[in-house]
Amino acid sequence: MTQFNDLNLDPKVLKAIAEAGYETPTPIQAGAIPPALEGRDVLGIAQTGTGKTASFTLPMITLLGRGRARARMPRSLVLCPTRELAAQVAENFDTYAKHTKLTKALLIGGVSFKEQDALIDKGVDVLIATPGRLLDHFERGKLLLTGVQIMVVDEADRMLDMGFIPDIERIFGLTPFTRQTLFFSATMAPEIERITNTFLSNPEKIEVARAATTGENIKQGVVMFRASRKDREGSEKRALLRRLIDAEGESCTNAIIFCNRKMDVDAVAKSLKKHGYNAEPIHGDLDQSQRTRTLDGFRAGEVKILVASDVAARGLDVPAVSHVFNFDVPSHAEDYVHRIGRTGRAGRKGSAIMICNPRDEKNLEDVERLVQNTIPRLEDPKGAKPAPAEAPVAEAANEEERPRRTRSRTRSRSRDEARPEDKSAAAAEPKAEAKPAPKAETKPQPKAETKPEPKAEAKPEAKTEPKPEAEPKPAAEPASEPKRGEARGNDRNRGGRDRRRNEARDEDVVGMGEDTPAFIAKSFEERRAS
DNA sequence: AAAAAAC
Repeated sequence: MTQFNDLNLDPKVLKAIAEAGYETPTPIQAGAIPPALEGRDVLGIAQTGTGKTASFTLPMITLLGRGRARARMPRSLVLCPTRELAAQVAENFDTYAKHTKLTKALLIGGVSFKEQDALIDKGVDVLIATPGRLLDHFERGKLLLTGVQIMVVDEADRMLDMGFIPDIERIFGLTPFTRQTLFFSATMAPEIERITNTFLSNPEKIEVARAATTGENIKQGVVMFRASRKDREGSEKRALLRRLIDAEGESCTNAIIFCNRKMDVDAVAKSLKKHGYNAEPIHGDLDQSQRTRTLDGFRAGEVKILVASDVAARGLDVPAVSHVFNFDVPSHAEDYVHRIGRTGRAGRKGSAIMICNPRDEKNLEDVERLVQNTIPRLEDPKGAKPAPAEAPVAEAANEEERPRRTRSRTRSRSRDEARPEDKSAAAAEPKAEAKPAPKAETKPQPKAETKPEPKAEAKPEAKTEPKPEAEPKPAAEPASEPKRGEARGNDRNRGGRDRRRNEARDEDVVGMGEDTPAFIAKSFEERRAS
């Protein structure tokens, strides 16, 4: 079997690999490193968890070993879809380039330009970036990409999902024609195929088996859930989630909970914390500093439960997660594979438990069709119906259905002291859930009752019924325009000119047609008078 | 329908 030592890597790189404890390359590494070292273009079709990152960092470090960076002209460029992923690639470089003198800069949004600019000015060998921030630097004239000898596109299919492909094409155009390109994607969508045909020249194609095609080492299950009432859906679902977590007991050492919406990420994280679980949220609306802090904490084991949007579904390397909970069925079936691929890595055992409400059943079908398996149905661990006595009023006050964004963003430092350390604190918490529900069952039911159901047959896809066109809607602009002056009381707009406009508007109110409420047509003064 | 990424 091929060993790293058999590959033609720089001895300094080999030393770092050995120190990191690796001997044998993964299939993608064994396949991609030799052609990359020969200077060939590489098209790698592989998912995360396959050792993809090192398959380009190791040859890059070797190839860049000679030569030195010039100011503002990086010699290589790695593009990643998310900030976390870029940061992870940067860490990988740190690990394997530690015996070399190579320099790098990480260009991602959410942090100040200043340090990034300073590094670029000095000259870097490796630039690792998200597309938006990279182009931002370029447009400010701080960066020349004409010196790029090696360009890497990581997670190209995700770039496609996120609408980055035009940016990627533009960046390709800014780099020299003679560059070497290493291109990675988990799938080969037609659009990806087009890009590779355009920008890669005679690439060596390496395809490795999907890493976590819902591997056998991942125990999967889904709980069908229906809220007792629409307005209790959120809180009942969160209560079910807690029962599911509790039922896993000690075996759940750490977990990622995926939600489809950022709002739910906030709500779930907040609710779990309130009930004494060690949980933190991560999604794209949070400060970069908090995202980084949370992820570091989770990696270090200080945070046990990461509540995440799909920002964390792909690519993020979080070693040894015992459990993945899907609070929602992902609406893109392939995201299910990515999400549960966060557990059961490197042959370890993992559990993936999902909640499915009636609205999500269609998505569940899609997921089961994709993984070509029926996901075992699980019982609600307590089997109990949601307590009917739970008053919605108290609920609203306690649970806060709507997360207050400003609060969660500017979280104070003192939260660390305030946070209960573990769940045992929850037991002692006085009003954890003031349900008068009969607490008959003390033992969690054994879960994983598997009812293999007949596989859902592929249905003819999505009939697209043309929507009956509604009444032609007049543009909203003109209606809001005159309102602005009076509603905001903008000083500049006061005076004769504005008054004339108000008078004119009495006749021709544009924008709401027949349905204009009478008061809209009145002047501000008239409204106050009435 | 939503998430991610640029100020």
